[in-house]
Amino acid sequence: MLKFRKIPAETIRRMPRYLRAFSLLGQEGQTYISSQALAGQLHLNPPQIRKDLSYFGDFGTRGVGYPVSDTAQRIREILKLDVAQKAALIGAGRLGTAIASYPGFAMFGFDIAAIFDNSPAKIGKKLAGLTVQNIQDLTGIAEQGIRLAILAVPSESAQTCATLLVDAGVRGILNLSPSWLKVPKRVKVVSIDLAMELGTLLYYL
Amino acid sequence: MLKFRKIPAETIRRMPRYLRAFSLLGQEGQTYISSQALAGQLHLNPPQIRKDLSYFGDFGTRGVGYPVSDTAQRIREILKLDVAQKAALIGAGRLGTAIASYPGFAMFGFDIAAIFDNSPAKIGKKLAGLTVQNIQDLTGIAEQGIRLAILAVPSESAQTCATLLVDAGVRGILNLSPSWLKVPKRVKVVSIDLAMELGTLLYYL
DNA sequence: CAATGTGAACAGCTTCACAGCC
DNA sequence: GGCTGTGAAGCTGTTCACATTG
Repeated sequence: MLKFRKIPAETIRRMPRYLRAFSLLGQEGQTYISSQALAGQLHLNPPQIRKDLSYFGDFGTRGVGYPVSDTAQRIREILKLDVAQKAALIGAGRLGTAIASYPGFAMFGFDIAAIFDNSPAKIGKKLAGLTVQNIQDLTGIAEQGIRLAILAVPSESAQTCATLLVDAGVRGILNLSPSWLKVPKRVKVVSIDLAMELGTLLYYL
Repeated sequence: MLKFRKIPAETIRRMPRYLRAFSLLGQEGQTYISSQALAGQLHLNPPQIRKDLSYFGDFGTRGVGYPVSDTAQRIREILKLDVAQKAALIGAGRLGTAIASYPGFAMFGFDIAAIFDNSPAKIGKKLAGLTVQNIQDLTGIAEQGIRLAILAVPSESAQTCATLLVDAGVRGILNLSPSWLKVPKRVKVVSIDLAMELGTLLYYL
């Protein structure tokens, strides 16, 4: 499929899951996998997987399946994860501390390259091998090649930090507070609110 | 709207956001809000809000808007958040530590009532006012009225813990690891994977 | 008159069935 | 024969227009 088709946002959301699955399969030494077998692992339907992958080209071999390491590599390229991506972590509180040493980022090639906080008590401390810097000093992060930020601050400070990040040239923000961030259109924000997710759970009981 | 209509899952996902907004408006002393004003705050479309709320009954007053505290209370009832809900936290590592003291749960009436871990180094330690218990001892949590659990353990242990939780009578699990949890149909799982969310961000740059 | 509640149109996503290829 | 790639059908969720009500 080479035509310019609009790729559903939901497809993009599933791509990292595919990448994780293909990466793990590769580590296990598996060379090919069918959409059916993969669907079994990820609890999706086989045609869903085929359609998703086909938006980006012809990944598979008919009668055989998808080549594990090639497909992993192509998904990395699509998601721009084929080069290690530096991210700044804002907030060195408990949540920031957890994020700083979260092992899951490594699988996607993310590298937390700088940590910032506004509290004098935390500035200068070491966290996951990095020195916590004053949040006022994040102006130069673009020069370090940092285009992503993870925002782990209380919701009162989230907008202030987001504005600082935008001014510092950040292009993507993972927001872990419940607040809506007002940013220019060129900046992409993904928000995760733990309490909100928990809030939906009881409804279904 | 009193008829039995199927309520979209996406509507349920937005309900906690409405609840948060109405709660905050109530704290500010506002008595009524229109769907338009609320839409401005939440960055949604007014008809979306009206339709969502109308699935659960006639909340508003034509010409006036929605009564803030009444609507908040009715959403709490819908989401079963009108009574304080106890939750167990599994995992007393860095992520668990962050969760244990996360202030955002209070707004929805969540109360972390017990913490479990499998590491002898952590069992017996105090965390957010609670003593970390041995994960093997979580069998009795149903008698304490705990029906929810937050799973903050490495992905290798996630399935084992989930099975323990199901056997202990837990009905809802917030899973913070990237693994798929196999549980009986009566148990509802919501999974959040930070790395996956970050993985989608770069695509849009 | 202002703002809700809602059927109907619309858009987006998923599933299906099967043609095409290895 | 087995499995991918894909148009078409089906389904779910969103937006619209407007009738309705305080």
